[in-house]
Amino acid sequence: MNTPAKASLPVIKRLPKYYRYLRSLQEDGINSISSRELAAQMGTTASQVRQDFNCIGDVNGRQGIGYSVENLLSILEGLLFGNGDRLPTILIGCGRLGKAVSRFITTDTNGYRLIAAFDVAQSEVGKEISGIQIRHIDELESFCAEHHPKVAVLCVPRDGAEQVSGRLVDLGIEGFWNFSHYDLSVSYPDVVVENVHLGDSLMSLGYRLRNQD
Amino acid sequence: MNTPAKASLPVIKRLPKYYRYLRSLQEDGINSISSRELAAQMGTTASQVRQDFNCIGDVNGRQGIGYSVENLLSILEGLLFGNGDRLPTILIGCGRLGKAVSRFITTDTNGYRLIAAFDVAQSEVGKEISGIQIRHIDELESFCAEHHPKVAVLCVPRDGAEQVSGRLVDLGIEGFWNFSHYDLSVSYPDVVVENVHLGDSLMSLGYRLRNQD
DNA sequence: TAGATTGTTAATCGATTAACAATC
DNA sequence: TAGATTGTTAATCGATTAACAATC
Repeated sequence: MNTPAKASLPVIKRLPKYYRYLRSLQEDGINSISSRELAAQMGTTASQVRQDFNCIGDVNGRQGIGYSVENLLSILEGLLFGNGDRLPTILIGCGRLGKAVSRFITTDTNGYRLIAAFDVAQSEVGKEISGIQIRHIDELESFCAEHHPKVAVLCVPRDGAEQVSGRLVDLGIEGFWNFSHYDLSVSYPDVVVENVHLGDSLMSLGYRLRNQD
Repeated sequence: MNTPAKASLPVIKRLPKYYRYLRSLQEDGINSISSRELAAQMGTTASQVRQDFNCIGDVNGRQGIGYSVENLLSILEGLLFGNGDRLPTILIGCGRLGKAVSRFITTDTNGYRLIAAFDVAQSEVGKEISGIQIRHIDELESFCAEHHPKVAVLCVPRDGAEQVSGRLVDLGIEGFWNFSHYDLSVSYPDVVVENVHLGDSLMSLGYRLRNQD
């Protein structure tokens, strides 16, 4: 309660999971939960739950009772989504993948606001995607100079992704969600929050299956 | 060389990256590489490279010289792909995503062999996907009883994924690659090799961006 | 009061990094 | 021989788990 203990990356990565689970408790009308119960449901330990909660703020746990679901949710919402100020986000690449992801950003995720979408194909320019007009990629610099987006979601072929991400860093973009073929990464200057290479994962799985205990 | 030291999951997850990088060295005609150089190129430390190599077998490093690229590659290939016996794999769900992934399994990844594909839609049954005839999902049990696949790749909606994965465990499937909407996971009984929830990752990224140093 | 559960400190565990003798 | 680099042991670092007094 008095040691704010900045949250480490492993802790941060668990927060959305707490958030989703607590939301489901709230829907079921449950007001209070102990670290032991929460841990059992989420497949972790009560110790870890309490340590995690120590990092995120004033959780107001009550000995003998547990934690207030509502209080936890409001703390997690503040951390994960900020207080109303959604992160201005642009989409690069409006093909099949781009269309699917744009819908995802605007519906299933809070905390982000799609403010523009870009594509190389002139034939796509002017069309709508999730309520946004597609612009030509050449407008990227002028648009960013004016609107200062914070996050870019890349849905372009791998080669294109490398070229464009350099430009985006120069333009002051801080966060990246990169879908290039079967390489997924979420990053932030110098910190890779998540990184999955589909081929690599399949190779690792193969290794495990062949070399079982 | 004399301590085989079973590879831990973090080590296993790095092996495909070594493999891919060593392949590119081989293409450039480079025969030998030191742990220091390899580490620099891959963004890790020479210590870690040497520790990792200690776990994977007889790497035959030569003091003063470095490691043989060819030797490392043959060791890694043996571990990651087995010795010719590709893992028999089935695909569940032959929609857009299933089609894309089936092509990926058969072309970009070694070590797997697609032996069947299943779908719920009668209209899809009999069509071809990456050279395999689509079967109806009702044939799953009889097919598995006869052919004993080891890996299942799920490309179905999330609800369907939960139902079918129970059936698959009962049928003796050991490895899973699960694409259900924006939830990706690669798992193996009791071990999650990789697990990414798109929404969760975006939330974590938002946290980092809002709470920078 | 008695039972349950928190907050927090200490112990454990495992992975990464450093160090260095051996040796090509 | 001299410089470079391995193999391996020891040190460090960080995250997870255990323990327990405080207290609802």
